[in-house]
Amino acid sequence: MKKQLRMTHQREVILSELGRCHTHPTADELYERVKKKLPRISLATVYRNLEILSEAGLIRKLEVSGRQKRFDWDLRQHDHIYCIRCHRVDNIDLEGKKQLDLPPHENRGYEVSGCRIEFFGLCPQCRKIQQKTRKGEKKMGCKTCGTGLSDKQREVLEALARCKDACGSKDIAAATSLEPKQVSCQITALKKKGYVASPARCKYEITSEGKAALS
Amino acid sequence: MKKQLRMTHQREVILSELGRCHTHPTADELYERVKKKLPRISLATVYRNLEILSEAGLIRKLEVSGRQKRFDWDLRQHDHIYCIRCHRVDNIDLEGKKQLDLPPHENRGYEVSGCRIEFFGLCPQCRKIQQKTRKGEKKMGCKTCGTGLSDKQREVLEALARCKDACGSKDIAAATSLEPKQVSCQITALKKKGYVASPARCKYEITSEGKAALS
DNA sequence: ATTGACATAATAATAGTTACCATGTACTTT
DNA sequence: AAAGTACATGGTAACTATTATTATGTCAAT
Repeated sequence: MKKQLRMTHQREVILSELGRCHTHPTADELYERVKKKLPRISLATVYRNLEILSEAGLIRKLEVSGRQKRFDWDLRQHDHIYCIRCHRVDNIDLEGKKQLDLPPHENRGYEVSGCRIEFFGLCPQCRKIQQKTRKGEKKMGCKTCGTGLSDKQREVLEALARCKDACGSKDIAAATSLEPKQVSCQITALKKKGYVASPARCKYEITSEGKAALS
Repeated sequence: MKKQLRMTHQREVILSELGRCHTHPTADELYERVKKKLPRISLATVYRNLEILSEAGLIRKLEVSGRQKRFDWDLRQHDHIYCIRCHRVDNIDLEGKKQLDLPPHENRGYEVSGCRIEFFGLCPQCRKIQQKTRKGEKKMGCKTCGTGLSDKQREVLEALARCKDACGSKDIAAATSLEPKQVSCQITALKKKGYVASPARCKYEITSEGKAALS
């Protein structure tokens, strides 16, 4: 049962592209880069090979916080710092402090095989952006959540755009095919997206962001 | 814009169940527990409330390595150790050593907001299991990967079960509607699952696990 | 009594990842 | 060299974990 690792062309390209990256790329970031050299490569091949290569010890799979796995070409012991906003990952070197052992009476019965130290904060780019935009929309995971509009949301927003002054949900319900209860539900969602503001209780108006979203 | 947090019955139950857990449960583990008290609760409600409660500072969201997010009722500063096999998470207390600051010249321009220290290894239960089963099937993420059988896999396995002695892929191809190439492909998958063994080169037979899987 | 803010259940949709399988390529035995 | 198999790939379907959508429900404040 000898496992043998064939160094295929795809693997060579994946490895060399990872070596050229200094950014701890995710599988699909790497896929985008590799595709320029091998346009017919499959995303599954990239995933499969990153897994196999890290299993074989040729590269390192990073277990950093965040949704996606990241991969590192540098096999030397080092720790990481990641950005809580854009999830970028950088290397850090803790010099002498890196030895951090768990006293035996504290190991809870575990057979300890390692320790990971991970700093987090705002990366230089995101610090600048944060200073500009005060609110700093934290979520950017979902496609429709950020910018998109559902059909009903669009209908309500268009009705609001036609109004000159702030109006109540009943007025909007009359201007659309929707019932007042539905309107109020949509307005809640639109407020969360920042497309609708409430200058007074029970009065709503479209914001400039909302107008932009309609176009 | 006053945010107010209503303490609904669902929230109370979620909180109290989390408090009763000493295992840093995932959202769906908690969902299973809460469902016993509130059978009509929705999984989405659990997710939403865990998010809201951690945002409000009533509980802590753990960014431990692994696929799922976990939640902790204990708000005091402490670190964690997790099992690389079953992904269970336990608390550890590093006593005096916990202060770990990043020297300013090493922060890569980041505005550092925190640090996470994480040990990993084999938990007591998994140490025992590991000793028994030498191979120790590492993967158990996917449903079909672990136990299930695709239609073609089942067909090949059933044909193998009918054979008294070990036979080659051509024999199996003849006994099924599949071509030899397809059979060899399925056998590879079945071997990986441990349902098929190869007593001699090019000869295959069903294992006891394989027979169990057919029932 | 209305009105709307906040919640919920049920479900659809999403992102990231992995399984499946037909087909292709490279080793190993004879 | 031929035959047979192990390993690899591309395309896609399926899966897991999570979040969005929306009709409906509940509660507090006018």
